[in-house]
Amino acid sequence: MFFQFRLLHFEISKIYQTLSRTKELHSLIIKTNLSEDSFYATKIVRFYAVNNDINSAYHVFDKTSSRSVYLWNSMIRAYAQAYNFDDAFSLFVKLLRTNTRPDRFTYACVIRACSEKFDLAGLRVVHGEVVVSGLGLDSICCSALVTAYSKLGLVEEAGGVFNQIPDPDLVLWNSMISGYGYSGFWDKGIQMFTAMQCLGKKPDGYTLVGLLLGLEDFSLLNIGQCIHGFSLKIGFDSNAYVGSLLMSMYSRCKCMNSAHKFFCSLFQPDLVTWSALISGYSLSGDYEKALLFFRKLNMERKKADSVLIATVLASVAQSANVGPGREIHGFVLRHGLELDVMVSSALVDMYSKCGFLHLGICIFEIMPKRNIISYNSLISGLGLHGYATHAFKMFDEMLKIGLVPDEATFSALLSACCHAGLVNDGRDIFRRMKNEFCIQARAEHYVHMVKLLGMAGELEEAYNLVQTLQEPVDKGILGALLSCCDACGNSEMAEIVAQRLFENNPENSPYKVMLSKIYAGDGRWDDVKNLRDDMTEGGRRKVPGLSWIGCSFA
DNA sequence: GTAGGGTTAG
Repeated sequence: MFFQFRLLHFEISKIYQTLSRTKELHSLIIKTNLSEDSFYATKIVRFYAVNNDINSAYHVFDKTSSRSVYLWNSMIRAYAQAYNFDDAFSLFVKLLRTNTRPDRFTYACVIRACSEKFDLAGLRVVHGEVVVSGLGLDSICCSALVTAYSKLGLVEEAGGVFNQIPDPDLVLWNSMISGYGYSGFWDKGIQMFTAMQCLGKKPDGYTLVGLLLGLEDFSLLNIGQCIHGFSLKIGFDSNAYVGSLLMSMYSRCKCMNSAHKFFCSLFQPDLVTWSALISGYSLSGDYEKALLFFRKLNMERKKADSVLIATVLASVAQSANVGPGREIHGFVLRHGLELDVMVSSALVDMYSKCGFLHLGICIFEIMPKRNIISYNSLISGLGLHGYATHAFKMFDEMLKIGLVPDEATFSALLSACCHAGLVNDGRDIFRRMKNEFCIQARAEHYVHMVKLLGMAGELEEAYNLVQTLQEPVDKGILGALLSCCDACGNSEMAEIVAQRLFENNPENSPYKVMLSKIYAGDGRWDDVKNLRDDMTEGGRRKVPGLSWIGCSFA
């Protein structure tokens, strides 16, 4: 017995990453009559949770009569990690009805669950409970609160929580820096970074990740390079998270030479780093390189996971060439990934963007599980092929089964209206998006609305819609309006719009070509010449459009 | 006395 007890301690001190080892250990604990002990139950719940066997985890929790707060916390976190938020919350409520009091860790788990569920109302209630419990200044609860508010888009409230802490610890600083990173306020992140260093706090890998999260534009490449240099200096460049963020920073800034160079310097890049490189090539429009690296990954006998497959399929969809897409579909079937909802949604999107809508529909129909992304892919595919009525039908079906539409759903519906010229339906869904579903219109929605109205000859309405926007207006929206002016032959409005475009984007030659075309239509050849001279003077040229005919058949 | 937890990537 003593020997078995020692053995158990030895075994349990190691972390098991396999389900079979967890099961072995579980039966050993039952044999030694220790299964009632809260300490062992907590351990086993954790092991089952990391091996994604939530039912067995709950079974152990349920069978333990004397539950410590450790055990409750482990089970609540296990549910939340499995995205089973309803069970996580009901367990929390059940805990409140017992004699065991929730502690700072319980609240931290529940706060995190609220943010992952995008439940702002729930978050506010739990925040209130935290304050009432006297944990309003606790660093563990507050770091979770800072992250949760930032992830829900309320970075100012996150700042409010942070500012009331007299001496924040490193995790709190990191949470706030990451919060600014998600929200795109990279400059505020840098300010925090400087402030924490002045106070003698030493940054770690999380700090660097937080700083890199907000860098998404070529103009910020210098800042990214400085952070890269700093990470080399403090020896964090070999940290897997920092490495993958550096990769995705170079990729997002579309600096693929540096991205590739950095990738080659890595000893053993993980799947996240591979997919950051592949999606970087895809974002930069170099779909061939994206596919080349996917093939290289396979040649190294690494197994792509569902996120990586979805990344590559998105790249194929952009290239509109179905051949490689079929190859990857074969890969998906060979590796049993066809049941994965992310992969199958990406297949629906790829087939419809490559012109094979019927295959996209087939995949959608046989999908065992569908989520908002699957519906968005199908709605966008139907819209792209001119089947706007079907797209709206799918939208209704989606609502009927209880899915909540997101920004991408409305983008797909508005695009469907554009392709089919359904002005009234477009106006209606744009209004519903804001009023009924409380979704703030983004640039892409305005682009669709402007195109829809402008191409239907409602140029004034399109112009007035743009006038309601705050400066600086996104160049995509103004560009859409300019192309509508071109289509309608309204050179007066075209000049006003072009002026606004050039004010903020003086280098933008595609729009200059568009304006010169409008002048040419009016016979204003002097203006055409001036514009063309202006363009060629600086050696700028519009990248010529390319088209080709492929011969792959699905 | 052990154990649970807060901040990170595609």
